[in-house]
Amino acid sequence: MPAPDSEAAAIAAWRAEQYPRPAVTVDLVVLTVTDTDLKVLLIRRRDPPFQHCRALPGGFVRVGAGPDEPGEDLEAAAHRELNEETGLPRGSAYLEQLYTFGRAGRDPRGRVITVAYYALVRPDLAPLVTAGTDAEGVEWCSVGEVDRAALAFDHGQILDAAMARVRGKIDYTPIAFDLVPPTFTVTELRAVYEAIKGSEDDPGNFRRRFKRMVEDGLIEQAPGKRLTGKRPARVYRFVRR
Amino acid sequence: MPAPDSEAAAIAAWRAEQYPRPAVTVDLVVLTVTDTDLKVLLIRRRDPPFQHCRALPGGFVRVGAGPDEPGEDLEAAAHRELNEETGLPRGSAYLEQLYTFGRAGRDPRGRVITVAYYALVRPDLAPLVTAGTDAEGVEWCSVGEVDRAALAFDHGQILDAAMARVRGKIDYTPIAFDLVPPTFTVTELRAVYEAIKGSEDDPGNFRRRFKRMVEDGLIEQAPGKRLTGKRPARVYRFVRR
DNA sequence: CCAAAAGTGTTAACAGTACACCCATGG
DNA sequence: CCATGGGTGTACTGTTAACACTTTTGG
Repeated sequence: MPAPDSEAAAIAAWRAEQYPRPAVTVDLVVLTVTDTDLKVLLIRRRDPPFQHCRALPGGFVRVGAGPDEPGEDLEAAAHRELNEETGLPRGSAYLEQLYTFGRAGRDPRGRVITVAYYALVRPDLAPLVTAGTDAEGVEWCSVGEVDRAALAFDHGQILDAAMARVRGKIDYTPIAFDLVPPTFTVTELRAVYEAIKGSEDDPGNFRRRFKRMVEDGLIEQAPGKRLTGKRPARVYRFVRR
Repeated sequence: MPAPDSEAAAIAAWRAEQYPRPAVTVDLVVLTVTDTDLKVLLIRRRDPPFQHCRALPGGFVRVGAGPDEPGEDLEAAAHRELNEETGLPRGSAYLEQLYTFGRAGRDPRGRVITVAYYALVRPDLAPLVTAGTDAEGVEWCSVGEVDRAALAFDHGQILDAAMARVRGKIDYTPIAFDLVPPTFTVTELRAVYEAIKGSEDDPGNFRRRFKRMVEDGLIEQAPGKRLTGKRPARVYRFVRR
Protein backbone atom coordinates (compact mmCIF):
# COMPACT_ATOMS: atom_id res chain seq x y z
CA MET A 1 0.00 0.00 0.00
CA PRO A 2 1.62 3.34 -1.04
CA ALA A 3 1.68 6.41 1.22
CA PRO A 4 -1.67 8.25 1.15
CA ASP A 5 0.02 11.58 0.44
CA SER A 6 1.77 10.59 -2.76
CA GLU A 7 -1.32 8.68 -3.80
CA ALA A 8 -3.52 11.75 -3.38
CA ALA A 9 -0.97 13.93 -5.14
CA ALA A 10 -0.77 11.54 -8.06
CA ILE A 11 -4.54 11.52 -8.35
CA ALA A 12 -4.73 15.30 -8.28
CA ALA A 13 -2.04 15.50 -10.96
CA TRP A 14 -3.92 13.04 -13.11
CA ARG A 15 -7.17 14.96 -12.75
CA ALA A 16 -5.41 18.15 -13.85
CA GLU A 17 -4.14 16.60 -17.07
CA GLN A 18 -7.55 16.20 -18.64
CA TYR A 19 -6.96 14.46 -21.91
CA PRO A 20 -10.02 14.57 -24.18
CA ARG A 21 -12.63 12.04 -23.15
CA PRO A 22 -15.37 10.30 -25.08
CA ALA A 23 -19.04 10.65 -24.23
CA VAL A 24 -20.60 7.38 -23.03
CA THR A 25 -24.16 6.25 -23.63
CA VAL A 26 -26.21 3.14 -22.97
CA ASP A 27 -28.48 1.81 -25.72
CA LEU A 28 -31.17 -0.80 -25.21
CA VAL A 29 -32.41 -3.59 -27.44
CA VAL A 30 -35.80 -4.21 -25.84
CA LEU A 31 -37.39 -7.45 -27.04
CA THR A 32 -40.70 -9.20 -26.58
CA VAL A 33 -42.70 -11.94 -28.31
CA THR A 34 -46.28 -11.22 -29.32
CA ASP A 35 -48.39 -13.28 -31.71
CA THR A 36 -45.56 -15.81 -32.08
CA ASP A 37 -43.40 -13.05 -33.52
CA LEU A 38 -40.27 -11.45 -32.09
CA LYS A 39 -40.55 -7.68 -31.67
CA VAL A 40 -38.04 -4.95 -30.87
CA LEU A 41 -38.91 -1.60 -29.34
CA LEU A 42 -37.89 1.35 -31.52
CA ILE A 43 -38.34 5.03 -30.83
CA ARG A 44 -38.59 7.88 -33.30
CA ARG A 45 -35.98 10.53 -32.45
CA ARG A 46 -37.27 13.98 -31.56
CA ASP A 47 -33.89 15.72 -31.92
CA PRO A 48 -30.88 15.71 -34.24
CA PRO A 49 -28.80 13.92 -35.23
CA PHE A 50 -30.96 11.41 -37.11
CA GLN A 51 -34.03 13.51 -36.26
CA HIS A 52 -37.30 11.63 -36.98
CA CYS A 53 -35.37 8.43 -37.67
CA ARG A 54 -36.05 5.18 -35.88
CA ALA A 55 -33.52 4.27 -33.21
CA LEU A 56 -32.96 2.13 -30.16
CA PRO A 57 -33.90 3.77 -26.86
CA GLY A 58 -30.90 5.01 -24.90
CA GLY A 59 -29.15 7.98 -23.40
CA PHE A 60 -26.06 9.33 -21.73
CA VAL A 61 -24.54 7.82 -18.62
CA ARG A 62 -24.67 10.32 -15.77
CA VAL A 63 -21.25 11.24 -14.48
CA GLY A 64 -20.88 13.49 -11.46
CA ALA A 65 -18.87 16.68 -11.72
CA GLY A 66 -16.90 16.60 -8.46
CA PRO A 67 -14.28 14.05 -7.40
CA ASP A 68 -16.64 12.64 -4.79
CA GLU A 69 -19.60 12.44 -7.14
CA PRO A 70 -18.67 9.55 -9.41
CA GLY A 71 -22.16 9.21 -10.89
CA GLU A 72 -24.29 6.16 -11.62
CA ASP A 73 -23.22 2.59 -12.38
CA LEU A 74 -23.64 1.38 -15.97
CA GLU A 75 -26.33 -1.08 -14.86
CA ALA A 76 -28.15 1.72 -13.10
CA ALA A 77 -28.00 3.86 -16.22
CA ALA A 78 -29.48 1.04 -18.28
CA HIS A 79 -32.29 0.49 -15.78
CA ARG A 80 -32.98 4.22 -15.62
CA GLU A 81 -33.14 4.55 -19.40
CA LEU A 82 -35.44 1.56 -19.67
CA ASN A 83 -37.76 3.17 -17.17
CA GLU A 84 -37.59 6.65 -18.72
CA GLU A 85 -38.08 5.52 -22.30
CA THR A 86 -40.77 2.90 -21.74
CA GLY A 87 -42.50 3.80 -18.50
CA LEU A 88 -42.12 0.19 -17.34
CA PRO A 89 -41.43 -0.15 -13.61
CA ARG A 90 -37.94 -1.20 -12.54
CA GLY A 91 -37.30 -4.89 -12.29
CA SER A 92 -40.04 -5.73 -14.76
CA ALA A 93 -37.60 -6.87 -17.42
CA TYR A 94 -34.52 -9.05 -17.68
CA LEU A 95 -31.53 -6.85 -18.49
CA GLU A 96 -28.07 -7.96 -19.57
CA GLN A 97 -25.04 -6.21 -21.01
CA LEU A 98 -24.52 -7.06 -24.66
CA TYR A 99 -21.46 -5.42 -26.16
CA THR A 100 -19.72 -2.05 -26.29
CA PHE A 101 -19.61 -0.25 -29.62
CA GLY A 102 -16.87 2.30 -29.98
CA ARG A 103 -16.15 2.84 -33.67
CA ALA A 104 -14.57 6.26 -33.96
CA GLY A 105 -17.04 7.64 -36.50
CA ARG A 106 -20.25 6.09 -35.23
CA ASP A 107 -21.77 9.37 -34.01
CA PRO A 108 -21.62 12.60 -36.09
CA ARG A 109 -21.44 14.69 -32.93
CA GLY A 110 -17.98 13.40 -32.06
CA ARG A 111 -16.58 10.54 -30.04
CA VAL A 112 -19.42 8.61 -28.42
CA ILE A 113 -18.95 5.10 -27.05
CA THR A 114 -22.11 3.15 -26.30
CA VAL A 115 -22.56 0.24 -23.95
CA ALA A 116 -25.42 -1.81 -25.38
CA TYR A 117 -27.79 -3.85 -23.22
CA TYR A 118 -30.66 -6.07 -24.18
CA ALA A 119 -33.90 -6.34 -22.25
CA LEU A 120 -36.56 -9.04 -22.33
CA VAL A 121 -40.12 -7.92 -21.62
CA ARG A 122 -43.07 -10.22 -20.91
CA PRO A 123 -45.80 -9.94 -23.56
CA ASP A 124 -48.42 -9.03 -20.96
CA LEU A 125 -46.40 -5.91 -20.11
CA ALA A 126 -45.56 -4.99 -23.70
CA PRO A 127 -48.74 -2.98 -24.39
CA LEU A 128 -48.02 -0.75 -21.39
CA VAL A 129 -44.98 0.98 -22.86
CA THR A 130 -45.25 4.72 -23.43
CA ALA A 131 -42.86 7.13 -25.14
CA GLY A 132 -40.32 9.11 -23.12
CA THR A 133 -39.60 12.81 -23.49
CA ASP A 134 -36.83 12.53 -26.07
CA ALA A 135 -38.95 10.44 -28.44
CA GLU A 136 -41.79 11.33 -30.75
CA GLY A 137 -43.15 7.84 -30.22
CA VAL A 138 -42.36 4.23 -29.47
CA GLU A 139 -43.31 1.17 -31.47
CA TRP A 140 -42.94 -2.59 -31.30
CA CYS A 141 -41.49 -3.63 -34.66
CA SER A 142 -41.23 -7.16 -36.01
CA VAL A 143 -37.50 -7.95 -35.93
CA GLY A 144 -37.71 -9.68 -39.29
CA GLU A 145 -39.11 -6.58 -40.96
CA VAL A 146 -36.84 -3.92 -39.49
CA ASP A 147 -34.71 -2.19 -42.12
CA ARG A 148 -31.33 -2.23 -40.37
CA ALA A 149 -29.90 0.42 -42.67
CA ALA A 150 -32.68 2.88 -41.82
CA LEU A 151 -31.88 2.91 -38.11
CA ALA A 152 -29.89 5.76 -36.54
CA PHE A 153 -26.16 5.45 -35.85
CA ASP A 154 -24.96 1.81 -35.87
CA HIS A 155 -28.16 0.61 -34.24
CA GLY A 156 -28.76 -1.95 -36.99
CA GLN A 157 -25.51 -3.62 -36.05
CA ILE A 158 -26.43 -3.52 -32.35
CA LEU A 159 -29.76 -5.16 -33.11
CA ASP A 160 -27.99 -7.93 -35.01
CA ALA A 161 -25.62 -8.48 -32.11
CA ALA A 162 -28.54 -8.78 -29.71
CA MET A 163 -30.26 -11.30 -31.96
CA ALA A 164 -27.10 -13.39 -32.14
CA ARG A 165 -26.72 -13.31 -28.37
CA VAL A 166 -30.32 -14.22 -27.63
CA ARG A 167 -30.33 -17.00 -30.21
CA GLY A 168 -27.16 -18.40 -28.70
CA LYS A 169 -28.51 -18.34 -25.15
CA ILE A 170 -32.07 -19.52 -25.66
CA ASP A 171 -31.22 -23.23 -25.55
CA TYR A 172 -28.78 -23.09 -22.64
CA THR A 173 -30.28 -20.55 -20.24
CA PRO A 174 -33.73 -19.80 -18.82
CA ILE A 175 -34.16 -16.52 -20.73
CA ALA A 176 -37.26 -17.86 -22.51
CA PHE A 177 -39.18 -17.54 -19.23
CA ASP A 178 -38.70 -13.78 -19.37
CA LEU A 179 -40.65 -13.72 -22.62
CA VAL A 180 -43.85 -15.46 -21.45
CA PRO A 181 -46.54 -14.33 -18.97
CA PRO A 182 -46.22 -15.46 -15.32
CA THR A 183 -48.20 -18.59 -16.18
CA PHE A 184 -47.93 -20.21 -19.59
CA THR A 185 -48.71 -23.32 -21.59
CA VAL A 186 -46.33 -25.68 -23.32
CA THR A 187 -47.29 -24.28 -26.70
CA GLU A 188 -46.78 -20.68 -25.57
CA LEU A 189 -43.25 -21.46 -24.45
CA ARG A 190 -42.60 -23.29 -27.68
CA ALA A 191 -43.78 -20.25 -29.63
CA VAL A 192 -41.05 -18.22 -27.90
CA TYR A 193 -38.37 -20.71 -28.92
CA GLU A 194 -39.65 -20.74 -32.48
CA ALA A 195 -39.87 -16.96 -32.72
CA ILE A 196 -36.28 -16.57 -31.59
CA LYS A 197 -34.73 -19.40 -33.52
CA GLY A 198 -36.82 -18.76 -36.60
CA SER A 199 -37.42 -22.45 -37.14
CA GLU A 200 -40.19 -24.89 -36.35
CA ASP A 201 -39.91 -27.21 -33.39
CA ASP A 202 -41.55 -30.63 -33.26
CA PRO A 203 -44.43 -30.31 -30.75
CA GLY A 204 -43.93 -33.81 -29.39
CA ASN A 205 -40.20 -33.46 -28.89
CA PHE A 206 -40.57 -30.02 -27.35
CA ARG A 207 -43.14 -31.41 -24.94
CA ARG A 208 -40.68 -34.04 -23.76
CA ARG A 209 -38.03 -31.40 -23.22
CA PHE A 210 -40.61 -29.42 -21.27
CA LYS A 211 -41.42 -32.48 -19.18
CA ARG A 212 -37.79 -32.85 -18.22
CA MET A 213 -37.75 -29.27 -17.00
CA VAL A 214 -40.76 -30.07 -14.83
CA GLU A 215 -39.00 -33.15 -13.44
CA ASP A 216 -35.91 -31.03 -12.75
CA GLY A 217 -38.02 -28.61 -10.73
CA LEU A 218 -37.42 -25.75 -13.15
CA ILE A 219 -41.11 -25.50 -13.95
CA GLU A 220 -44.16 -26.46 -11.91
CA GLN A 221 -47.79 -26.85 -12.81
CA ALA A 222 -50.03 -23.94 -11.87
CA PRO A 223 -53.72 -24.16 -11.03
CA GLY A 224 -56.29 -23.61 -13.80
CA LYS A 225 -56.31 -24.14 -17.52
CA ARG A 226 -55.85 -21.86 -20.52
CA LEU A 227 -58.88 -21.57 -22.82
CA THR A 228 -57.26 -21.01 -26.16
CA GLY A 229 -59.49 -21.80 -29.07
CA LYS A 230 -59.78 -25.54 -28.97
CA ARG A 231 -58.92 -27.97 -26.22
CA PRO A 232 -57.92 -26.20 -22.97
CA ALA A 233 -54.25 -26.55 -22.01
CA ARG A 234 -52.55 -26.96 -18.64
CA VAL A 235 -50.69 -23.92 -17.37
CA TYR A 236 -47.29 -23.86 -15.70
CA ARG A 237 -45.06 -21.35 -13.99
CA PHE A 238 -41.31 -20.89 -13.82
CA VAL A 239 -39.72 -21.62 -10.45
CA ARG A 240 -37.25 -18.81 -9.66
CA ARG A 241 -34.17 -19.66 -7.65
CA MET B 1 -32.87 13.24 -43.94
CA PRO B 2 -32.87 16.59 -42.03
CA ALA B 3 -31.44 19.81 -43.43
CA PRO B 4 -27.63 19.91 -43.10
CA ASP B 5 -27.76 23.38 -41.52
CA SER B 6 -29.99 22.52 -38.58
CA GLU B 7 -28.07 19.29 -38.16
CA ALA B 8 -24.77 21.07 -37.96
CA ALA B 9 -26.21 23.67 -35.60
CA ALA B 10 -27.59 20.99 -33.31
CA ILE B 11 -24.24 19.27 -33.24
CA ALA B 12 -22.43 22.49 -32.42
CA ALA B 13 -24.90 23.19 -29.63
CA TRP B 14 -24.40 19.73 -28.20
CA ARG B 15 -20.64 20.06 -28.29
CA ALA B 16 -20.89 23.31 -26.36
CA GLU B 17 -22.89 21.75 -23.52
CA GLN B 18 -20.07 19.54 -22.25
CA TYR B 19 -21.57 17.51 -19.49
CA PRO B 20 -18.91 15.73 -17.41
CA ARG B 21 -17.57 12.65 -19.16
CA PRO B 22 -15.97 9.49 -17.86
CA ALA B 23 -12.47 8.43 -18.80
CA VAL B 24 -12.42 5.21 -20.84
CA THR B 25 -9.73 2.54 -20.73
CA VAL B 26 -9.19 -0.89 -22.23
CA ASP B 27 -7.88 -3.69 -20.03
CA LEU B 28 -6.53 -6.99 -21.30
CA VAL B 29 -6.73 -10.50 -19.90
CA VAL B 30 -3.87 -12.10 -21.80
CA LEU B 31 -3.89 -15.88 -21.52
CA THR B 32 -1.63 -18.72 -22.59
CA VAL B 33 -1.08 -22.38 -21.69
CA THR B 34 2.42 -23.53 -20.79
CA ASP B 35 3.32 -26.82 -19.09
CA THR B 36 -0.34 -27.89 -19.18
CA ASP B 37 -1.20 -24.92 -16.98
CA LEU B 38 -3.26 -21.84 -17.78
CA LYS B 39 -1.38 -18.58 -17.28
CA VAL B 40 -2.41 -14.93 -17.24
CA LEU B 41 -0.13 -12.02 -17.97
CA LEU B 42 0.13 -9.54 -15.08
CA ILE B 43 2.15 -6.37 -14.88
CA ARG B 44 3.47 -4.58 -11.85
CA ARG B 45 2.30 -0.96 -11.88
CA ARG B 46 5.00 1.70 -11.99
CA ASP B 47 2.68 4.59 -11.02
CA PRO B 48 -0.18 5.31 -8.59
CA PRO B 49 -2.86 4.41 -7.92
CA PHE B 50 -2.08 0.84 -6.82
CA GLN B 51 1.63 1.55 -7.34
CA HIS B 52 3.75 -1.66 -7.27
CA CYS B 53 0.57 -3.77 -7.28
CA ARG B 54 -0.13 -6.48 -9.81
CA ALA B 55 -2.66 -5.52 -12.48
CA LEU B 56 -3.92 -6.41 -15.91
CA PRO B 57 -2.20 -4.59 -18.76
CA GLY B 58 -4.26 -1.75 -20.19
CA GLY B 59 -4.50 1.95 -20.82
CA PHE B 60 -6.58 4.86 -21.94
CA VAL B 61 -8.43 4.95 -25.22
CA ARG B 62 -7.08 7.75 -27.39
CA VAL B 63 -9.68 10.35 -28.23
CA GLY B 64 -8.87 13.19 -30.61
CA ALA B 65 -9.33 16.78 -29.51
CA GLY B 66 -10.95 18.35 -32.55
CA PRO B 67 -14.33 17.54 -34.07
CA ASP B 68 -12.66 15.90 -37.05
CA GLU B 69 -10.24 13.88 -34.97
CA PRO B 70 -12.45 11.21 -33.42
CA GLY B 71 -9.55 9.07 -32.27
CA GLU B 72 -8.99 5.31 -32.40
CA ASP B 73 -11.54 2.49 -32.44
CA LEU B 74 -11.89 0.38 -29.29
CA GLU B 75 -10.47 -2.65 -31.10
CA ALA B 76 -7.53 -0.57 -32.24
CA ALA B 77 -6.90 0.61 -28.70
CA ALA B 78 -6.91 -2.98 -27.47
CA HIS B 79 -4.47 -4.06 -30.17
CA ARG B 80 -2.24 -1.08 -29.49
CA GLU B 81 -2.14 -1.78 -25.76
CA LEU B 82 -1.38 -5.44 -26.35
CA ASN B 83 1.53 -4.44 -28.54
CA GLU B 84 2.80 -1.70 -26.19
CA GLU B 85 2.57 -3.75 -23.03
CA THR B 86 3.90 -7.07 -24.35
CA GLY B 87 6.00 -6.24 -27.38
CA LEU B 88 4.17 -8.93 -29.35
CA PRO B 89 3.58 -8.02 -33.01
CA ARG B 90 0.06 -7.15 -34.07
CA GLY B 91 -2.10 -10.03 -35.16
CA SER B 92 -0.13 -12.55 -33.14
CA ALA B 93 -2.99 -13.14 -30.69
CA TYR B 94 -6.70 -13.78 -30.79
CA LEU B 95 -8.49 -10.78 -29.28
CA GLU B 96 -12.13 -10.52 -28.29
CA GLN B 97 -14.17 -8.05 -26.31
CA LEU B 98 -15.20 -9.45 -22.94
CA TYR B 99 -17.34 -7.06 -20.91
CA THR B 100 -17.46 -3.41 -19.89
CA PHE B 101 -16.95 -2.60 -16.23
CA GLY B 102 -18.35 0.71 -15.09
CA ARG B 103 -18.98 0.60 -11.36
CA ALA B 104 -18.93 4.19 -10.18
CA GLY B 105 -16.24 3.72 -7.53
CA ARG B 106 -13.95 1.29 -9.29
CA ASP B 107 -11.09 3.77 -9.78
CA PRO B 108 -9.96 6.13 -7.00
CA ARG B 109 -9.05 8.80 -9.56
CA GLY B 110 -12.68 9.39 -10.50
CA ARG B 111 -15.04 7.98 -13.05
CA VAL B 112 -13.25 5.49 -15.26
CA ILE B 113 -15.10 2.97 -17.39
CA THR B 114 -13.06 0.08 -18.77
CA VAL B 115 -13.79 -2.08 -21.77
CA ALA B 116 -12.18 -5.44 -21.04
CA TYR B 117 -10.79 -7.71 -23.76
CA TYR B 118 -9.22 -11.11 -23.53
CA ALA B 119 -6.33 -12.27 -25.67
CA LEU B 120 -5.09 -15.79 -26.40
CA VAL B 121 -1.36 -16.15 -27.04
CA ARG B 122 0.33 -19.22 -28.47
CA PRO B 123 2.79 -20.81 -26.02
CA ASP B 124 5.67 -20.51 -28.48
CA LEU B 125 5.23 -16.72 -28.42
CA ALA B 126 4.69 -16.44 -24.67
CA PRO B 127 8.40 -16.23 -23.72
CA LEU B 128 8.86 -13.24 -26.03
CA VAL B 129 6.81 -10.79 -24.00
CA THR B 130 8.63 -7.79 -22.55
CA ALA B 131 7.43 -5.10 -20.17
CA GLY B 132 6.09 -1.80 -21.49
CA THR B 133 7.03 1.65 -20.20
CA ASP B 134 4.28 1.95 -17.60
CA ALA B 135 5.15 -1.35 -15.94
CA GLU B 136 8.00 -2.35 -13.65
CA GLY B 137 7.71 -5.85 -15.07
CA VAL B 138 5.49 -8.46 -16.63
CA GLU B 139 4.94 -12.02 -15.50
CA TRP B 140 2.98 -15.09 -16.56
CA CYS B 141 1.05 -16.18 -13.47
CA SER B 142 -0.75 -19.47 -13.00
CA VAL B 143 -4.45 -18.54 -13.03
CA GLY B 144 -5.18 -20.95 -10.20
CA GLU B 145 -2.66 -19.26 -7.93
CA VAL B 146 -3.49 -15.61 -8.58
CA ASP B 147 -4.81 -13.84 -5.49
CA ARG B 148 -7.77 -11.97 -6.97
CA ALA B 149 -8.06 -9.62 -4.04
CA ALA B 150 -4.47 -8.46 -4.42
CA LEU B 151 -4.96 -7.19 -7.97
CA ALA B 152 -5.45 -3.48 -8.67
CA PHE B 153 -8.91 -1.98 -9.22
CA ASP B 154 -11.57 -4.63 -9.97
CA HIS B 155 -9.12 -6.66 -12.05
CA GLY B 156 -9.81 -9.81 -10.02
CA GLN B 157 -13.41 -9.64 -11.15
CA ILE B 158 -12.35 -9.05 -14.76
CA LEU B 159 -10.09 -12.09 -14.62
CA ASP B 160 -12.97 -14.21 -13.33
CA ALA B 161 -15.21 -12.97 -16.13
CA ALA B 162 -12.56 -13.90 -18.69
CA MET B 163 -12.22 -17.37 -17.23
CA ALA B 164 -15.97 -17.89 -17.35
CA ARG B 165 -16.09 -16.75 -20.97
CA VAL B 166 -13.20 -18.91 -22.13
CA ARG B 167 -14.49 -21.97 -20.28
CA GLY B 168 -17.89 -21.46 -21.88
CA LYS B 169 -16.48 -21.12 -25.38
CA ILE B 170 -13.80 -23.80 -25.39
CA ASP B 171 -16.17 -26.64 -26.33
CA TYR B 172 -18.16 -24.78 -28.97
CA THR B 173 -15.62 -22.61 -30.77
CA PRO B 174 -12.12 -23.06 -32.19
CA ILE B 175 -10.40 -20.87 -29.58
CA ALA B 176 -8.26 -23.80 -28.39
CA PHE B 177 -6.25 -23.53 -31.62
CA ASP B 178 -5.07 -20.08 -30.54
CA LEU B 179 -3.42 -21.67 -27.51
CA VAL B 180 -1.23 -24.25 -29.29
CA PRO B 181 1.78 -23.79 -31.59
CA PRO B 182 1.17 -23.72 -35.37
CA THR B 183 1.56 -27.49 -35.43
CA PHE B 184 0.48 -29.61 -32.52
CA THR B 185 -0.19 -33.17 -31.37
CA VAL B 186 -3.43 -34.63 -30.11
CA THR B 187 -2.12 -34.65 -26.55
CA GLU B 188 -1.01 -31.03 -26.76
CA LEU B 189 -4.48 -29.93 -27.78
CA ARG B 190 -6.00 -32.06 -25.05
CA ALA B 191 -3.72 -30.38 -22.51
CA VAL B 192 -5.25 -27.03 -23.51
CA TYR B 193 -8.77 -28.31 -22.94
CA GLU B 194 -7.79 -29.77 -19.59
CA ALA B 195 -5.99 -26.62 -18.46
CA ILE B 196 -9.02 -24.48 -19.23
CA LYS B 197 -11.72 -26.77 -17.93
CA GLY B 198 -9.68 -27.85 -14.95
CA SER B 199 -10.72 -31.46 -15.36
CA GLU B 200 -9.22 -34.58 -16.89
CA ASP B 201 -10.30 -35.78 -20.30
CA ASP B 202 -10.24 -39.43 -21.36
CA PRO B 203 -7.38 -39.73 -23.91
CA GLY B 204 -9.27 -42.21 -26.07
CA ASN B 205 -12.46 -40.23 -26.18
CA PHE B 206 -10.63 -36.99 -26.87
CA ARG B 207 -8.81 -38.70 -29.69
CA ARG B 208 -12.12 -39.65 -31.29
CA ARG B 209 -13.38 -36.09 -31.00
CA PHE B 210 -10.13 -34.97 -32.59
CA LYS B 211 -10.62 -37.45 -35.41
CA ARG B 212 -14.05 -36.01 -36.15
CA MET B 213 -12.50 -32.58 -36.47
CA VAL B 214 -10.04 -33.99 -38.99
CA GLU B 215 -12.89 -35.58 -40.94
CA ASP B 216 -14.75 -32.27 -40.87
CA GLY B 217 -11.72 -30.56 -42.39
CA LEU B 218 -11.13 -28.40 -39.33
CA ILE B 219 -7.72 -29.95 -38.76
CA GLU B 220 -5.29 -31.56 -41.19
CA GLN B 221 -2.21 -33.67 -40.67
CA ALA B 222 1.10 -31.85 -41.06
CA PRO B 223 4.38 -33.38 -42.18
CA GLY B 224 6.80 -34.67 -39.56
CA LYS B 225 6.47 -36.04 -36.06
CA ARG B 226 6.94 -34.62 -32.60
CA LEU B 227 9.74 -36.19 -30.53
CA THR B 228 8.36 -35.86 -27.06
CA GLY B 229 9.87 -38.25 -24.58
CA LYS B 230 8.66 -41.63 -25.67
CA ARG B 231 6.94 -42.67 -28.87
CA PRO B 232 6.89 -39.86 -31.48
CA ALA B 233 3.44 -38.38 -32.17
CA ARG B 234 1.81 -37.21 -35.39
CA VAL B 235 1.49 -33.44 -35.75
CA TYR B 236 -1.50 -31.56 -37.11
CA ARG B 237 -2.39 -28.02 -38.00
CA PHE B 238 -5.56 -25.98 -37.79
CA VAL B 239 -7.17 -25.10 -41.12
CA ARG B 240 -8.14 -21.42 -41.06
CA ARG B 241 -11.19 -20.36 -43.02
C1' DC C 1 -68.85 -35.51 -37.06
C1' DC C 2 -64.74 -32.79 -38.25
C1' DA C 3 -60.84 -29.79 -37.63
C1' DA C 4 -57.36 -28.48 -34.69
C1' DA C 5 -54.71 -28.40 -30.87
C1' DA C 6 -53.37 -31.18 -26.58
C1' DG C 7 -50.80 -34.84 -25.33
C1' DT C 8 -48.40 -39.90 -25.76
C1' DG C 9 -45.39 -43.52 -27.72
C1' DT C 10 -41.94 -45.73 -30.78
C1' DT C 11 -37.90 -45.99 -33.22
C1' DA C 12 -33.24 -45.17 -35.40
C1' DA C 13 -29.18 -42.48 -35.28
C1' DC C 14 -25.76 -40.44 -32.88
C1' DA C 15 -22.57 -38.52 -29.45
C1' DG C 16 -20.63 -38.96 -24.79
C1' DT C 17 -18.57 -42.20 -21.22
C1' DA C 18 -15.98 -45.76 -19.32
C1' DC C 19 -12.65 -48.94 -19.91
C1' DA C 20 -9.88 -52.71 -21.97
C1' DC C 21 -6.37 -53.29 -25.05
C1' DC C 22 -2.34 -53.19 -28.63
C1' DC C 23 1.81 -50.51 -30.54
C1' DA C 24 6.22 -48.15 -30.75
C1' DT C 25 9.98 -46.13 -28.65
C1' DG C 26 13.75 -44.50 -25.22
C1' DG C 27 16.15 -45.97 -21.54
C1' DC D 1 12.49 -55.95 -21.65
C1' DC D 2 9.71 -52.71 -19.55
C1' DA D 3 7.61 -48.37 -18.48
C1' DT D 4 5.28 -44.75 -20.89
C1' DG D 5 2.70 -42.28 -23.80
C1' DG D 6 0.66 -43.05 -28.71
C1' DG D 7 -3.16 -44.98 -30.74
C1' DT D 8 -7.48 -48.33 -31.47
C1' DG D 9 -11.82 -50.86 -30.42
C1' DT D 10 -16.06 -51.79 -27.98
C1' DA D 11 -20.12 -51.92 -25.17
C1' DC D 12 -23.35 -48.96 -22.62
C1' DT D 13 -25.91 -44.81 -22.03
C1' DG D 14 -28.66 -40.83 -22.68
C1' DT D 15 -30.22 -37.35 -26.04
C1' DT D 16 -32.03 -35.88 -30.36
C1' DA D 17 -34.98 -36.20 -34.51
C1' DA D 18 -38.66 -37.90 -37.15
C1' DC D 19 -43.14 -39.34 -37.19
C1' DA D 20 -47.30 -42.08 -36.16
C1' DC D 21 -50.82 -42.03 -32.98
C1' DT D 22 -54.73 -41.05 -29.39
C1' DT D 23 -57.54 -37.55 -26.78
C1' DT D 24 -60.29 -33.58 -26.00
C1' DT D 25 -62.44 -29.71 -27.09
C1' DG D 26 -65.34 -25.91 -30.19
C1' DG D 27 -68.07 -25.36 -34.01
